[in-house]
Amino acid sequence: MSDISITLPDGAKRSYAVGITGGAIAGDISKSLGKAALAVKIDDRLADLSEPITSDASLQIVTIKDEADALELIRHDCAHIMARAVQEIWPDVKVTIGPVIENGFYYDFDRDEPFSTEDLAAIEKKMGEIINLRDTVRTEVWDRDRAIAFYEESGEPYKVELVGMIPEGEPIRMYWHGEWQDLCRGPHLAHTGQVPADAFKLMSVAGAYWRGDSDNTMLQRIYGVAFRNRQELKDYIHLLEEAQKRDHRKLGREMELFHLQEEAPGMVFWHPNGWTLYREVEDYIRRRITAAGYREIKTPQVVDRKLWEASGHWDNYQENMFIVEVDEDHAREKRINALKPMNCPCHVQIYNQGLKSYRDLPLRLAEFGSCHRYESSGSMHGLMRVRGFVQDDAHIFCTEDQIAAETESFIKLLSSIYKDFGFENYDIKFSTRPKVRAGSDEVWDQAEAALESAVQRVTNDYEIDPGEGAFYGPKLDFKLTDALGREWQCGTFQADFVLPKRLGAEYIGEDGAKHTPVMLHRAITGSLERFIGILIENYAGKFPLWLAPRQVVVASIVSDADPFVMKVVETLQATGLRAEADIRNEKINYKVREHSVGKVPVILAVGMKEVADGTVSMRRLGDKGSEVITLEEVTRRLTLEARAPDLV
RNA sequence: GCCGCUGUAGCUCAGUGGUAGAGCGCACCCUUGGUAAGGGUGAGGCCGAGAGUUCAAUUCUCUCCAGCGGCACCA
Repeated sequence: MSDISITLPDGAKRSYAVGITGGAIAGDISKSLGKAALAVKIDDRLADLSEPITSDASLQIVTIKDEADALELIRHDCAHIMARAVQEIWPDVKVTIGPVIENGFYYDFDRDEPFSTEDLAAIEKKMGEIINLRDTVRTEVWDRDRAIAFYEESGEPYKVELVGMIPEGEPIRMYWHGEWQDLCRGPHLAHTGQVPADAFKLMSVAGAYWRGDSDNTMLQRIYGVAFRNRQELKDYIHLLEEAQKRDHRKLGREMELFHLQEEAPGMVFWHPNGWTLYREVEDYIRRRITAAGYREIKTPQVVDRKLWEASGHWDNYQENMFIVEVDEDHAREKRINALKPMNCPCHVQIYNQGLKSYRDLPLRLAEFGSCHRYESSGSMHGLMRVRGFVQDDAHIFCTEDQIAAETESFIKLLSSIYKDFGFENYDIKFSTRPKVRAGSDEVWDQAEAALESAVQRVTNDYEIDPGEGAFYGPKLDFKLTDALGREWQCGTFQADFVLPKRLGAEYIGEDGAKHTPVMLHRAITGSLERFIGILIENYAGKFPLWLAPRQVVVASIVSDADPFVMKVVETLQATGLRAEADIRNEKINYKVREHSVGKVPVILAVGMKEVADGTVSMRRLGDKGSEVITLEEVTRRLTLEARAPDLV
């Protein structure tokens, strides 16, 4: 039998018999490495220690120190161990799939009884026992018929289905954790004892549809987190707790920004503080888009169904629309209207007034458009997903030749605006033509190329979602992440070849003939509500001065200082600062604490010393100390600092 | 919409088959205190809505509504 050459990461080459396993090589290199080995990377592919190596290869022994790979293995084995634990406790439960996810893993089970919190504790305990057994993990590749027969025999219908779905030519890999068996792509650890017994935790149970399809059975998904050691788990739990403190729903209440209530689910009651923030954001966006050549418009809320029939929404979107009817007994004529779920058809109506020339294009019509959508009850989430919201919407009517330039300038505008709001990181998704679509392939080719090349001129950091475009055109989505790592689509840029034609939009071209313009739907914040929700979490409520609803509190230390406090407040207010007085009969400690909790960026304390000198004692949110400065100086500094980024 | 959990004072939460309690907040009084909670007194609840079981329901059961965690959806 001939030997094969194994190249190690340090470049050293070793010669072994064909069929040697990574585990054996690790043990050969050193006894301790053999023990520490979790898996191997054969030619950069993560594999089991037990996998025979049959040709020359580069080899890396993966140990707990290789964070990404180790976590992947630990979490994957955790999922299997959890499934084994569940089936050991409840043998009738059917197993399905259990992948690794960010920070942990889940496994979907089919069980009639719901899993309770106590059940989770029992499963965790059983998992600890399985880990302590240090059961060997072994694997075999089976042929399809044998695997299907096996799962039919053992009463695992979901596994039968999964085996059937594995493409021809791919190995059907069977794994055993001790006696417990699962179908899995692998790789896995060498034995269950390699999972750290004190570094995982089961977090929650949730419903999830089999294969992600709401027509299928709902399974029970158990989520867990897992790390390399106890400390990492503790750190993660701590991080989670900190993130929960930034929840915009919690801060919204604490900072008196907004509230939601039962009588209007998914509709926001903005309070004075929150509305101040909202207006600050809106005013800023308005200045930016005006500077970028948009014209602002305003269109109706309640629109006759005829327009929605013409636009296609009546047929395709009706279940999400609020239908408005006038009481028949009192109305002279009965009309059925809908609250607009989006602004596009209304914008086309404005475009259609008067004959347009190619010289008018690109025409950029913008609206802070109030939209209502009847979102499903389970999908609503604080400000992030609501039923009544305002889009910073705009539609650019242009020629096909203008798409590329408009796309590029939009991306630049968006990234500049996101930066001003403190968002340096966001995901860009490029969605291409779906199977069912309108428009010719040539037009799609051109539009996709225009969008993608425009993105590439700005950044290479984007993902492609093949087939995820709208039926009317390709799109770019810009996603921001909330405190708990959930992604929310905010910005969007969509080319539309359908609606302008449907609603009869035209322009007279250079050739004197009528043409249909392309319509570019675009939004930067997506919805002001959602954007502000993320903004709150991103800043943890500690807004920069220009956005802070309450910018300055001037607090008296003794009541004899009250008149000067009022003078300071008036001076600051005269420059446009949002300043308020706190001359309550409370100690300065109390006032400082209360306004710190309220996340007021600047507290100015005034005692008799300050009155005598014409100064204030300035304390910044989060700072320990304070600084005594003159009224003139503090006014100058704060006024400067409170300017919006585009006005600096 | 689906699965699970939750709904008690403005907020955070205890609690019980015999119509309720804490802390914070709020009001009033005392206190004028130098940078994250001074003290006292007091007010405040249709125990999410409806129905059922029961002598009696905030408590048990059912239905509905809303919220939370997911899933699905997200022009």
